[in-house]
Formats: sequence, structure tokens, C-alpha cells
Amino acid sequence: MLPYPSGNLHMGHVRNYSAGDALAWYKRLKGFNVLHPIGWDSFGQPAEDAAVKRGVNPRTWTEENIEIMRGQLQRIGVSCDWRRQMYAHTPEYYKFDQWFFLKMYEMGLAYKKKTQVNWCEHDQATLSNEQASGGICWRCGNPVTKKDLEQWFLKTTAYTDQLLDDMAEIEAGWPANVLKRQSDWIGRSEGAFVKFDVKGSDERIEVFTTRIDTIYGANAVVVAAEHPIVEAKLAMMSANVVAKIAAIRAENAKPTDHETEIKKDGIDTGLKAINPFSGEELSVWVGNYVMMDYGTGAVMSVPAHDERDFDFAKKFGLPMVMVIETKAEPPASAGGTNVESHSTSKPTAHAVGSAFTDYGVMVNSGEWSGKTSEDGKREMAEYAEKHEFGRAATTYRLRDWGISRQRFWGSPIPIIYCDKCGVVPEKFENLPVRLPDTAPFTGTGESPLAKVPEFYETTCPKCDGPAKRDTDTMDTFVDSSWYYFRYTDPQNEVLPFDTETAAYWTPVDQYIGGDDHAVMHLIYARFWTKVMRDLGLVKFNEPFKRLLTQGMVVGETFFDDETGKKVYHMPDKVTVTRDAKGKITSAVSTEGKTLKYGIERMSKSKGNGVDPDEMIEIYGADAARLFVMFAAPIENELVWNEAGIEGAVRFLQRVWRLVGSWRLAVGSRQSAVVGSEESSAEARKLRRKTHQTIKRVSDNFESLQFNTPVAALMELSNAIGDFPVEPDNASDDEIFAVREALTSLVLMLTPFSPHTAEELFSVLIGNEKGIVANDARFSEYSEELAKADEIEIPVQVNGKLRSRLMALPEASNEELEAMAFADEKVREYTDGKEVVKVVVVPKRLVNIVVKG
RNA sequence: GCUGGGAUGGCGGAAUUGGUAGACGCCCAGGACUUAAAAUCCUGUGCCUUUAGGGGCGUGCGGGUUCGAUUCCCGCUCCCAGCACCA
Repeated sequence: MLPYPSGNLHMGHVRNYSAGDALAWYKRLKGFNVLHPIGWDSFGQPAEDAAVKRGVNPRTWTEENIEIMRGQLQRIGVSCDWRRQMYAHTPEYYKFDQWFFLKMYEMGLAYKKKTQVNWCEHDQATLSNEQASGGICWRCGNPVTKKDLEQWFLKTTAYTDQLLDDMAEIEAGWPANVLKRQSDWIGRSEGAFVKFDVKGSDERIEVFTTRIDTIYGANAVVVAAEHPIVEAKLAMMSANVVAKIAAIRAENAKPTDHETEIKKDGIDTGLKAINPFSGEELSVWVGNYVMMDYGTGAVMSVPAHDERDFDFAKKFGLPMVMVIETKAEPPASAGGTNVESHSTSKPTAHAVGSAFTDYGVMVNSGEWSGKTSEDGKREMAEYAEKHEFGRAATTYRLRDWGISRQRFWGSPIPIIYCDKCGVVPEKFENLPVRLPDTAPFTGTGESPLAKVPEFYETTCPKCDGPAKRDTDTMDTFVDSSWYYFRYTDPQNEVLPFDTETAAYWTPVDQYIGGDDHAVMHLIYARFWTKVMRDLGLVKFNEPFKRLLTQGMVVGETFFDDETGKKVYHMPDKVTVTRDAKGKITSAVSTEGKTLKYGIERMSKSKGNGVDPDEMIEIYGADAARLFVMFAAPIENELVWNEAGIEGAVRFLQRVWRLVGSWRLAVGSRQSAVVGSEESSAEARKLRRKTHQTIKRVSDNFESLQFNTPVAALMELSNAIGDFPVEPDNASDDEIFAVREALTSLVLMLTPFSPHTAEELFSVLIGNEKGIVANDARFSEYSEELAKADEIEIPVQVNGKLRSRLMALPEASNEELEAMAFADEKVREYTDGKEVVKVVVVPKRLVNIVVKG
């Protein structure tokens, strides 16, 4: 994933790009043609905030930041193809944001509508549903409110089923939790719409239900306070009902607060609705737990079989009728005896204490009684459709993507408003619609472009009359929805990319980033790819074959209670004491104040961050990268602890010394080859370790593990260090074995610590050319050489380890068994006992089961 | 509350997917080198127990399957993340 040019790289970036770079190096060393790109997500709000706060031009601010961050990436030695960089804020790039927008407009996938949008008061910005997930702003974490605005939408809902169903194609390569979060977000729900007549009125209330089979248990129709029927009948309601509804509406309009549980509340409107199946008259209630923006804004309340309806009915003493029973014969104590009778004379759920929400068999449901829930659901929906009061339906939670932003620093929306012709799309040949150099920035949430007549005053592409441009810009997530395709053809001036050129590289083989974009960027990118497929630009459904979500890098954070949120940077401003487990027991600032502490995402602005530049300065880029890869599995959270990095430094220095101590012997005896008669056991042992390591490291890379191959390299380096023969006394065979081990070690180190590896490689080979110039390849693995001469076989008696045998790998079961029984330690436990059974696992173990 | 993931030494974490638990590294202790320190090297390092050889216990807790369970099954506890009345 491309970085936002905030101005400084943090350790999260280092982790992400170190892993990506390691993989790129590994694949290149394996002989693959690798496209390892980088780009800049360079449109967005912080640039504009800087303009408001400090009066700098957003472009200048952004480009300076890119310069700084590119320098940092180059200092850590990321091996990107710098020629292919893309920059979202350049007209050469955003021209195609606009191109796509116009294409989607043609396809009917872009439309404008006035609606309640998510609004972040803190950022003074509009948010898409995805960016407001959980009722909090994705950028600043503050609660989201609503605001009426007219804005452009992209029809993500045209692809809901594909977004769900195509997950099957990427299931193997994506983390399960990301797919899960996406499918929850899309929220497919299969059920039925049912219309209830309103008594004494032509109006009908339509509800959505997934459990039409429970409709005979409905005790009320509950609608949202904002439901049109409420507005329409408000005049007929008593003053206290109206007041209550107003109160609920006011409460609904407040930003969601997840700390406090919402108590069920509501009021009987006095209206009556008719259950179309039973003909029963039901009260119409307003309930605070019914939301206007899901389903139809109205539900049928079935307390006996729905938890929320149960709570609601209990609070207001509404009747509860059980209409579903468990399929299995219910135990005598369940169902029957616990049920209180009610005026309906039907059994009720009062005494049960909770709703029965499983499927079962329908009861008390007129002619439908006796059917299973599954049959009832299907047949009742069909019946409803036949009698024109309902139909089976699938609803989704996913909404269209609102992309209009009242912001300057983004791609202008290429739409023109003409008094005569109405909404007119800009002509393709007039793209890009360029941003002016500057605009009056206020940060108050109004479009700065609306104050720049040179920008918005234009002529209508249709009638040539005077017209005005749309003064909003696109959500920056538009830029990141397709940038990875641009890498394949970054200079194209006619199209976003050439289809054939892109086809060679795409879809992306491996995508790496944080899982915080699970329902934002990753849904948009998938949507965009499907649109591109329908445009004929690509021939596949999914943009990213494999996704790796790396865990956050977090640091210990210290707060000063008095001054509020002030955070101190370790270790110069805080004195910390720890318990035996390394957990902090107290933290005191240099001024002597006691501080609160916790763990938070590491960043410079929070003051708990380690600056990558500092790391490089102190330890070097190679050690920093090696440590970040080694410290924890890539998908885990990494709690930053500087102590461990010394280990990485020591390891690199050890390898350096190892090469130093052998380079003369190895360099001067290049003719030394394997196969001399006196092949020593030591040489064979080292070669075995070398080849086992090649296999382990390769397998680890293939399965995206970055910590375990480092451990394997450390083992190999230890084995070379333990080699018992002095360089000057080594035989040709031994020289060969050491040269092979060192060469392999250095090559396998390249993905983690490329600078050190490059230097050592050239020294070792004895010429000035390094890994790149030599077009070096990862060492070939030999199964034959990796095979052990002798293997250790544990012997268990009754499953407990009692002895170990050394045996030939090809030893037969009988031989192993005989050796086990001959073993002295084993005999202590078997002598005088009855042998019940002997289990021999070839090449693994022997287990003797005895009795008595 | 629902959903998903997890729990292995003082710490980060390994373990060929049912076969020697604790690789590798950090920390710590002891030693060598040094006038001394740093660096480096060597040794030890799961817990309990034993003079020693050794013995016992041990992968969150309780059960089960198996010759054998960190791994599979059932039931709990706790932690982390996501969602937040989704009808």
C-alpha cells in the first residue's frame, strides 16, 4: 500500500516496506521478474490543514514531504523501481480519476443526490459510510454527525453480490478476518418485505423481516421516529406522543456513543396496522431501536423470537406469543409448563426470560402450523407476493460511495452545470480539469474552489453558453482505488494504463498493508477493478491475489494527567520502573510528576515513536530492517523494545567477522571443489546445514514468514562459526563446504540486510561486482545433501521419553525396535514387565507400551 | 451482547500440522581476555527436587480420544480485535 506523504516515515512504514522489499529480493534472487513499485497518496486533508494553519501551499507542503520520505525510504534501502513512482496530486494522474468518473457517469454508475451525509465536525469534512464506520471518523476518531448535502455517489451497490461472491476467488490468499469484515460490512440479508395496512387509511407500512415464519407472533409494528408514516399522522397524535417522538428523534440525531448501552424506548402512536396473514389488529409504535436507514425503517415486533422485540415488549408489557417450537421433541420441563397463559389464550414467552431465535416448527400460525421455519419462510413469501402484500427480498447494508468533498486538495469532479442543459459531463478531450494553484482556505467545510471564479466559470460543453463547474473534489480514496495499475504504465497520457501492458503484471501477486483499510480502501479497490473489467480494461475480477496484513508497531505512551493529553517521549523525559515481567509499574517525568501509561500506535506526533532516521543513525538500516523482521511474526502487533535490536547488530557483525576470517582461504583457493577423496564428516555436516537452511528459508518466504528465516540464518551462521577446522588447515573439501555455506548465507541475508550482503558478497567472491551486478541467484537446494547421515530416534516407554538412539535414516522398523530393546536405559523400564505393544514410527520414534 | 482470533519460560517467539516442547534472539548469572572498562568469546539458563547419576511436573483451566496431544473433540476462564439494537 502506498504511503500518505505526511512528512515522516514511521516504524509501521519500515515494517511494511521491509517485508515487501524482502519478498521482492527473494523473488528476484529466484529469477523472477519483479515489479516492486512505490507511489504517493498525495491528495488529502492534512495538506489543506497545513495551508489553513501555516499558510503554506498544499502542493509545496506535499512535495516537500514526498522529498523527505523518499529520502528516508532510500536510506533504509528499499529496492523500488523509482522510475515508476506515481503521485496522486499530479494532473497526469488525476486526469484519469476524472476519466474514470466520466466513464462511470456514462455507465450510470455515478449519480448525484441530496442526502444526509456523514459529517465530521472536528475535521469539517464529509465522510463516506466506510470512513464513518462505527460512528467515528476514520481520520481523527471523533464522533460523526449528519448533514444535508447534495453530492456525487458511485454505485458500489451495483456490485454487492459480486463483492461477496468473488471472495471465493481470493479466499486462499487473504486473511480470513478481512474477508469477514467485508462481508459483514456488505451485510447481505435474505428475507421478505411485508406490507401492513394501516387501519382507517390508504397507507401501508412496509417492513423487512428475515423471519416471515414468525409473523403470527407479531404483537406490534414498530417504526423509526423518522418514518414517513409518523410525519404523515403527527397531527392526529396527542401532545405527549408528539413530544415523545420529538425526544426520540433528538436522541437519534446525537452522535453514537458506544460506551453507554442504549435503553429501549418508544411510544404507542395510537395507529393500528393489520397483520396481513392473521388479520389481527396491531398497535403501531415508534421505537428508538428501529433505524430509518436500514431496511424500510419499520419492523414487525415478534417478542417471542427476537431479542430486541423481547426487551421492548417486556418493558412496555406487550403480549408475547410463541409461534416457533424446537424441532426436536422438547423436554417436558422446557416449553409447556413454563408458559403463562395470556388473554390471547395462546402460550406466551413471559416466563421463558429470553426469545427463542432458532429455526424450528411453526405453531399457533393458522394454516401454516406444523411447517418448518425453512418451508414457512419460502412459502409465506410466495403467498405474500401472490396476494400483493409482500415479496421475498434480499437487502444489503452496503450503501453507495459518496465521493464529493468540499475540499481543495483533490481531483476536481469533471461536471459542469448549465442553466440551459442542466448537468453536463466535461468532454474527455478537455481533461484534466486542473486545480488552480491556490484558493482561499478557511477550513470551515465550504468548497474553496467555490471562491475561485477562474476555476468554476466555464462554458457548457454542449451549448457553449456560460456555465459553472462542480466545485467539489473527489474523495482521496478514489486515487488509491486504481493506482497500482498505473505502475504498469506510468507515462501513459491517453489511458489510465495500456490493457496489454497491465495484463503482464496484474492482478497484483502480493499486496501488503495494514488491516485498518479492510472496509475502506480494500472494498473500493475491489469495486473499481470490477468496473474496469466491465470497461474492458482488465480481464479479471479481483485486483489482489494475496493480501498480507501486517500488525501495528506500537510503543509505550505516557500521559500527564494534569495537562490532559500531553505525551512524553521515552527515555529522556520519563523514568520508568518495571516488574520482573518487564511490565511498567510506575513512570515519573523528569519534573517529578507521576504519569499514566499505556500502549499506543507508534508515531512521532504522539511522542512515543522511534524515528526511522534515528534508528539508521544508531544501528544502521540493515540492522533496523533485520530486527523489525525478526522481532515478531509480521501479522502480530509489535511492541517496540529497543533492547532486541542489539541482537540484530551483533548478528550482522558476527557474519561480517566470519566472512573476514575465511575470505583469504576461500578466495585464494577458488579451485577447491567438492569430491576429493578425504571428504570429512565435518564438511558433510556443514553442507547438510547449508542445504537444510536453503530449504527452510525458501519455504518460509513462500508462506510469508519473515521471522523464522532470520532464525534459520542465525543457526547457519552459528554452524559456520562452530566449524572446527582452521582456515589454514582446511582441506579442499572443507574450503568448498565453508565457501558454499558463506555464499548461501550472504545471499539469503540479502532480503533482510541488502547493503551488508552486497558488500560481503563482493568480498567473498573476490571481485568488485556485487549481487546485483553478478545477477546472483539464491543457492540451489539439494535434497541429497540435506539428508542426514544419522538420525536421532527418541525412545519412549509408555509415552515418556526414556532414551535416544542414533540410527541410519533407512533403518527398518525391526532394527529400530531391536535397538530400543537393547538400550540400557530403556531396559530399566521394560525388564520384568509385560510388553503390550510397540509403536515404531519410521525416522521418528519408538514407543514401548508395558504393563505391570 | 454478537462475530472472529488468541493464551507456550523473565520477554519476543519456534515446533516438519498427532511423534524428543521451548529452535533463534533478548534479558540475566558465572567465567576467559584486559591495569580497568567496552567489545568479543566460552558456559549456564522452563519449574521443582537430588550430594551425584537421576527423578517429578510442565504449552490458560477441567474432561475426552490415542501407544503418544501445544496440535484433534467437548465444556469453561481470561485477553485482543471488529461490529454495535442490521429487523
